[in-house]
Amino acid sequence: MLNQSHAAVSIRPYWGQPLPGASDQSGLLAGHPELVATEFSYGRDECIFGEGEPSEYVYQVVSGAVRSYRLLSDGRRQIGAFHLAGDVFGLESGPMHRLTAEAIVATTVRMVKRRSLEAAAKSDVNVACKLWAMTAGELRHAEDHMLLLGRKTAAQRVATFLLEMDRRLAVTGQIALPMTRCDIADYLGLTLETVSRTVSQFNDEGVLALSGARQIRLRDRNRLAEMDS
Amino acid sequence: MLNQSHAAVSIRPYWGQPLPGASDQSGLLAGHPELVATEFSYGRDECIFGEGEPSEYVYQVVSGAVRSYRLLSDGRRQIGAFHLAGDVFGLESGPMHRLTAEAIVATTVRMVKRRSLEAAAKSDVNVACKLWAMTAGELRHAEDHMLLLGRKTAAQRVATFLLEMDRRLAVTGQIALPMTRCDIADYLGLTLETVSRTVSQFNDEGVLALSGARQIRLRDRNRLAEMDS
DNA sequence: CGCGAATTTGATCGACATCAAGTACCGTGG
DNA sequence: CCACGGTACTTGATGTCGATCAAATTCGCG
Repeated sequence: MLNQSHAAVSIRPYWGQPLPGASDQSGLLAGHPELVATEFSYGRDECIFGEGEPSEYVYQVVSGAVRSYRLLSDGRRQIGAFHLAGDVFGLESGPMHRLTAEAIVATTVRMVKRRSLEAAAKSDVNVACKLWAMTAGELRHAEDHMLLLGRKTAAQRVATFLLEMDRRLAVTGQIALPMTRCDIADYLGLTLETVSRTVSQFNDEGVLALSGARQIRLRDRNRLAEMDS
Repeated sequence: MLNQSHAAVSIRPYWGQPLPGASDQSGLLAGHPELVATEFSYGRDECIFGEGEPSEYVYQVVSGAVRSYRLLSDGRRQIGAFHLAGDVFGLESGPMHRLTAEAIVATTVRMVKRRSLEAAAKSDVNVACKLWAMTAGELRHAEDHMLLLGRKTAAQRVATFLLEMDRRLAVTGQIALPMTRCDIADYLGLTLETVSRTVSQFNDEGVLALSGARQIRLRDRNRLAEMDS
């Protein structure tokens, strides 16, 4: 797994500014000099870790984007989450990764040994609480997403997705999506055609404005928010 | 919320035997005399806590069954989990409950103050780890369930459900379901008619045997498991 | 035993999937 | 800088699985 592109090493905490919607997941590693963080880069579609592999490291996206997913035997895929700049992923309480993580675009991550994080948690209750809070945050997202996957219509799913991405990665009111329509579909439990049609329809209705398939400007967030609920 | 049926108080840990599939969630409260547990009973369809309410207590099912769900504005419901004897539920890292919990049948729970659990976690790293592990267990379930809701067919969903219930509450090879077809449907992201038809079909095929709608004996677990994957 | 709720079963519908082109976009190399 | 090729995206036509509508029938409980 580690025979990837150029690796750089850093022993100082990451103080880059996460994107607007990133949960405050920096700072976890501050004040613990025994936590050595390594930077590492992956190319587009490269695997960061696979389902069932031992969870040796915890990761934070420095730049780029990552998808975490599970597969059925016939290849159907469910993406559970997208991880964007600032997000921590790959944190497990158990011994294994239960989803596969892949770089969506060229991506740099920081990684720390899971064992050293656990050691820090043993000596510092605040670290232990932070680990719990991060897992709880993932659970909250999963609960929201179960409602979407089980009960929302296609239009509601796309609306929810657009609002999520707007919150998490919009700059100057513009969303620059790193992922394909297929990734979005596998996140929303739809087909790529349905995603495409729905985005086109929103474009026609003036709810959003496209400048290229991956550059989206939301023009009526209220409308999206009320469709959603 | 607390003006419910007869309440009994116990200050000793619960040592009842959880049902076969219950994760070992007893024992959390052992060895911490400051953790006072109260027993409380709810009638069928009674609300235990609601979405958005402050999370003051953590609960463990002593007997009965509980559903946790979220609603859309038009009444569509997604049940995120069923909680059976031995299961802990209502544990939050944040200040609010994010799902509503209701008794499915007459149910007795033990409850401890969330604040006292947090205090115990601050003084005992093992308790903190256990809290984290419980939230991580819920996350694991949610990840499995996202795959089901996003990508599995109706037959696969029902097969997964039957295997889950077999693991969690089968005694002498027989599953005694506490929940209605409607609850099952809202858990699986289907309609109650589709659940009913699929169970009937499995019955016709000899994969299972019904003795009353809620009494199910699995006759071919391998078949169910391979449909599922 | 009888009532109301839960379940089953049937007929039909519709939202989204699937199949199938056509078009736009982007990176690469000439 | 532009031509080219491949991938991503869009759009259209049709199909299908599960939803919806509508009765029976059964079950559980007082």
